[in-house]
Amino acid sequence: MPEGHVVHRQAKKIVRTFGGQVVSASSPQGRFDTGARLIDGATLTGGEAFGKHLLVSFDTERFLHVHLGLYGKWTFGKEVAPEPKGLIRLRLESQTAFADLRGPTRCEVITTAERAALVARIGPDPIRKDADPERAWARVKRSRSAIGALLMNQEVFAGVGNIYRAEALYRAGIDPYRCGRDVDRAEFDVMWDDLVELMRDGVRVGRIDTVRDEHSPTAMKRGKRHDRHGGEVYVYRRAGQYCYVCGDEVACSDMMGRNLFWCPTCQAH
DNA sequence: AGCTCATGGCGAG
DNA sequence: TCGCCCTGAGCTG
Repeated sequence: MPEGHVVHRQAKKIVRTFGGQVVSASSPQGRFDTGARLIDGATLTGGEAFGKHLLVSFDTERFLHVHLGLYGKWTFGKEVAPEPKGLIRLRLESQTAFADLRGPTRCEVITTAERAALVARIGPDPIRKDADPERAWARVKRSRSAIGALLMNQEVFAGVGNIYRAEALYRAGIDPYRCGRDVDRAEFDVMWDDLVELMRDGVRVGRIDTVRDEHSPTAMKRGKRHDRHGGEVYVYRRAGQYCYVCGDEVACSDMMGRNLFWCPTCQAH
């Protein structure tokens, strides 16, 4: 259940594990037999993430496209792969390692042209060096949608999920319900730069930490305690608890079917 | 053991 | 905007 930073880590891990090697691909579950056959026996040449989309390349003109969705999961192992347990959509194997993919929302083999179309559709990803924030700004500045919704739109901000959405808005002091067109350029820049910093930090440490030391109740303690999602955050999943900065209660509401967490005092407008 | 919810996205309507 | 996809963790009992 990852946001973009996890997918970037997985892309690196796939390259580290299988890069330059011939891989066997199979679908123990059977649901991806046709796709697995298309890449079986090819040499894996690269892998990268565009937001939450993983694209793996081979020495053929085929690419593996994986989107984990809410349930998807990769499991890596160094030994010979064990007998499959449960539903494994895709298993990649080299002489010395294997990777199992379960429950992805999307797993397909695509052509160069299809890959280009996909990449063109995905918005700028703050983690990527080649991301163009102007594309996001162009959408935000003319949109009547709430900025909280725009941040979750992968055509606008790729890789941002429910945690980075909540935390970036909190750190910028912006009300999630404010219209995109009412966000000014300076505010957008602050938020974009913050996403770049937070998400790249997430790639580095494999966890989402957004609380500045001066606000952190645990920063002074040795052996930091982390929240259930694995890091320390201002508002995500903290509904009803006290805001670390103003002391008021963190709020939760439904925005387009997803839980939205924010502090009505720190993010009053 | 069973229930609910979750760091997503898609397609129907 | 809703239901579905289809998995696991964290609860409850």
